[in-house]
Amino acid sequence: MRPDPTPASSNVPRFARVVLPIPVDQPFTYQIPEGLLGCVSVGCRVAVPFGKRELSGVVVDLLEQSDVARTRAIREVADAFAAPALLDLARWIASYYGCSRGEAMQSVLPPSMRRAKVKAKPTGLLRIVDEALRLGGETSDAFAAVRKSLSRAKRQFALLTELVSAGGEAAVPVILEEWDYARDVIDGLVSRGIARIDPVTAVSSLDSLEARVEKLNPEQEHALALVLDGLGAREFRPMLIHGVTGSGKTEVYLRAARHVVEAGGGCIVLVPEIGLLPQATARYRRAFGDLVAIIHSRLTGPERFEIWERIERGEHRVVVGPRSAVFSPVRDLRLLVVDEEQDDSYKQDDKPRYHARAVALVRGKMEKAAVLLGSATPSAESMRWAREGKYAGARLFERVAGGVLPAIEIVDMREPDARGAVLSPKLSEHIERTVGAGRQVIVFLNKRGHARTVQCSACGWVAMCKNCDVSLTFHRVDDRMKCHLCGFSRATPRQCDACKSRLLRYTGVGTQRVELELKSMFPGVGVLRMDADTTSGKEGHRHILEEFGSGHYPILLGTQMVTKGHHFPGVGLVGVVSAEEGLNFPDFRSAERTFQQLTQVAGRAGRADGSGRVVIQTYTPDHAVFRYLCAHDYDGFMDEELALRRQLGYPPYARIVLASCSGTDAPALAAFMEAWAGTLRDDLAGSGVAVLGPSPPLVARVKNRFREQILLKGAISQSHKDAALAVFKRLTESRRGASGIELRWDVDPESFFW
DNA sequence: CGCGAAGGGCTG
DNA sequence: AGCCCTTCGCGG
Repeated sequence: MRPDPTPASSNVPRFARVVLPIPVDQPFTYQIPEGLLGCVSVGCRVAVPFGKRELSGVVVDLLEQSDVARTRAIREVADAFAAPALLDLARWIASYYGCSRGEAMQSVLPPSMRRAKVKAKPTGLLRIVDEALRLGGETSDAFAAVRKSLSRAKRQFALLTELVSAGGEAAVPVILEEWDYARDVIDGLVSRGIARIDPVTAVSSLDSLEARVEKLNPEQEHALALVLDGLGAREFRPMLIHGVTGSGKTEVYLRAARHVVEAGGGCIVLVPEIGLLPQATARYRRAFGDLVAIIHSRLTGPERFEIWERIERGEHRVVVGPRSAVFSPVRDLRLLVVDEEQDDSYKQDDKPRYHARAVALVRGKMEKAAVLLGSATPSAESMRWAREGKYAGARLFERVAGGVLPAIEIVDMREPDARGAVLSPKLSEHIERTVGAGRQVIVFLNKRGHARTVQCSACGWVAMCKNCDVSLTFHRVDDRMKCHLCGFSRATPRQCDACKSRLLRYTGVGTQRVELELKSMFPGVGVLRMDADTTSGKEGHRHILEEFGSGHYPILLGTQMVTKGHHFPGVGLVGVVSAEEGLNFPDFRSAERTFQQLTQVAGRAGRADGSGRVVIQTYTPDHAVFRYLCAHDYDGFMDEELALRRQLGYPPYARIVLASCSGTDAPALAAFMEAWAGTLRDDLAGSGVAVLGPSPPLVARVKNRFREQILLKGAISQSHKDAALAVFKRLTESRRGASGIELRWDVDPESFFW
């Protein structure tokens, strides 16, 4: 290299390497202009010219000399900054999940930080505690009386219920902004004398918080001791708490978090994505006041950014939120909690397809923090590591509130009296009895979507989408048939397209069908339906649950959504229509998922006196899942499941990567995939990695693009993945006709559905 | 020959 | 990714 002609005037860096939010995994070098000398450091958010446009990137390196011939100048430096720990995390995500560093940065940084120009404007929304709404009276009799007087004011009643479960008080701004109640609702409760508003000083240190210490049972004590021991070590400590629903895991998390905060550290608590987050996190607010930041989907970009900055400044020391909260810039991070760690909402569905549990573990390792995974039904992955001692483990079996596990009954739908029925005589009988006894019923339809389609009884013809290989779904609202994947729609046929027969019938047991069935079987009994249709409004989800909670409706009918959220003490029966919908899925996790899901719904019927009941209908009653489920034998199920996984070479005994490609030219796509798979098979021969496929996915064409998949399975290392991607790149560049092919690269896929 | 769609390459 | 420049494809 030629000697530098300019005198060694200074070692002030004059160039910065910047990663940009484009799929090119390479930093770009920019000059630091005079005016910004000394203002740019690693982690800085900068606005830079890129081609004709301006992008915002993150500085990952400073140079005294440019490493390229031509450089352009940085336009602007934002006051936003990504801590080194987060840069490392982004780098790990980029390499592990196979995307560019810039793309990984996009996920790591809060949305409004993605544009450099954003100068955070104080929204004023975040002075959280200044007025508190407190319950006036106290006894439950008063509650019951009030319940009557509020029978028509549903929002007020709902707020009252939440207030009670939040411990009798909540900050007014929290009620307005996090819980999303109108001011009128608060005023209503106040004017009725049910609650009052008191001034409160902001809580920004633990000293001003009374430690409302609930007594722990011995199991909780033991679990807490384990966590505290892990925290004391100040090194990476993964742990798993396996605790049945209602066993008081949250109390253990709270104690551990409090311990961390008292010691001056910070903590992240991840919770699954549910529409009810603010309610579920009320206890954290109570325990930590302003020291906790609660991140939820209703926050606007600027609000989120402001919270991010407060976290960075150390004003929030505990962060509670979904998946993306794992990237919070918490100071002196000592503990990461992943609650309900088996939940698949921790897996991001677009690029980069990261799993927040995996990221939490990696971050814990990088920052020497304890990582606490908690679940009522741990994933096979976590279970394996706990059993093999890689994770420390504790169990909570005793239910704090004294609830008893419900009796589970399997109904064989092949029996003559049940065959073809939506609701078997047995289930209807139980529904009748439960409703008659003044208790509530949850009817769960384990179905993905609720495909109601039109089929010809004469020839079997089904109305299909013209762009995708799926049947069209009937929509009652406008009497049209629509495609859920591309939006194509047509008028509902009155006669068969193929044979002109008029014998068309609606197929598919959707929630609507079950609703009709319930209504005709139990006339006059109110049925609340909860599915994608009825929860369309932004808060529809919550309103339905509130309605059910208020006791006006004896029956709640719904899909997956009824599984999560509130606990309803009035529920005496849970009915599961067609349990095998989930089991027949072409996914090695289908048994695990079904077990977890059914355990979760079953938990809704757990009652203190042991009279709770669960009735599950199935056409495959002999499936092992049901045997273990009835016996409440999670361990037995996991023994068998893990043995099977080991034998078949699936996670957690192997790694998998699902490479899905799409293209408009089916033969070209097929040829390309054959070529790619073939090359991989050659390259990976003897490496312990199997290459399966290519094969078409369940839906082989969407929006007129054809799809094919290749599955890598086995002892996949980083270099195997890099090599596979390199081959993809080489092949797409060299093969003509392969250019329009798009790749969806999914490392550790949680779903094979695409 | 013409123009519009589709493919390839590059951005610092 | 987004943008531009080149090539491709078929109407006439």
